[in-house]
Amino acid sequence: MSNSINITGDSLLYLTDNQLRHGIEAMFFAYRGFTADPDRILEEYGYGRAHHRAVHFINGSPGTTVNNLLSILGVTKQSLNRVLRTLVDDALVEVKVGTQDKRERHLYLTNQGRELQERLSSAQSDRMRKAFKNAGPNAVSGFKTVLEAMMDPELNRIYSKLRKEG
Amino acid sequence: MSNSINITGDSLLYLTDNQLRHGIEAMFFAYRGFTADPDRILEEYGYGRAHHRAVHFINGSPGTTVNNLLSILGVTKQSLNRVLRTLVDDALVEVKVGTQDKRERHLYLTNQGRELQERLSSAQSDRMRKAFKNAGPNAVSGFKTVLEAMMDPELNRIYSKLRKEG
DNA sequence: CTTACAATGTCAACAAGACTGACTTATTAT
DNA sequence: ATAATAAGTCAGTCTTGTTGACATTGTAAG
Repeated sequence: MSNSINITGDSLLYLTDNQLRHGIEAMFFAYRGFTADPDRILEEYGYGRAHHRAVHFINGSPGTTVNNLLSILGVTKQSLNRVLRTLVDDALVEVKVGTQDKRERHLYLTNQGRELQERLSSAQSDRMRKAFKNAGPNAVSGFKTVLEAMMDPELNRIYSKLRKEG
Repeated sequence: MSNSINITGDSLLYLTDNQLRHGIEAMFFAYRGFTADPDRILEEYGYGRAHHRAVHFINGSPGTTVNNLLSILGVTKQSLNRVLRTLVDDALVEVKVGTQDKRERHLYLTNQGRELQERLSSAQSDRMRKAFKNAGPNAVSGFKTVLEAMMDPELNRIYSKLRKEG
């Protein structure tokens, strides 16, 4: 309840409780929009968001190991395994035993997997492209700056690592 | 896969597939951070994010009806009712029969409810304040512009309405 | 070579939180 | 009087997360 921070000057006008409150609500409603289009596609396949996330990150890091994917997604192996099993059974994901370390399983999308990934990615990218175009380059830069500052340090590390690879 | 859009000039440099991809991932990781602090508090109460959302919007629109809350949250009444029942049983939310229309139930936070709301709000606002401070005023403006453009039109309407009220 | 550790997979049980569908109760509007 | 609305409830299902325990295979260290 400290609006007093605003007294110090216009440069901090944006840090009132109301502004923060609306920032919070903006995140809530925007995330809903962000997931709405993929959700419709996933429904056709009988999949959920967990499948989307797995497909997305396997596509971005082909050959990634199960452990690596676990740390990116932040779920238990039991939870991931259930999703991964259906994706393998449906031939969207291919598993290859590691050559260096034969305990590791390396994950790849099949052609069918890439097809789904393309559909999901297009839907989500279309919305983001429109939002970016609408908002302009400066807004996009600000958008990313704030989001990066909002991540947990460890997640930011993972995120930055993916930026370098991709 | 059309990076060709970039050829047209630097002003559209930010619309490459890679930039869009990283925008998508930024949303994913930032939303995790965004919900992490409240999640820890809710755990003490045995509550989940659904309770958080209900408490947040009842606080923001005291006296709101069940139907109104349903359209804001975008869930079924069965789903909301389960959450609302525990909040009423635990005396965090008070229900008052409408005076004008006696079919309606108007929702209010009790003192205990406000206490939880304060804790949740502080935790989430602290993180957002740090992110905003870190990023600067221009970034904050861009952040909100992009998020608003990313919402579904109907959700944007609801969001804008809340901005006017609060 | 044996022992310990690591990467993965699996079984079982459980809970939150979403859904659908059907039905009831008050109350209001036509 | 009848129909529509606001809210609540019961029952069943699904996804996705959790714990805990255990098995298998392969690597690494002694």
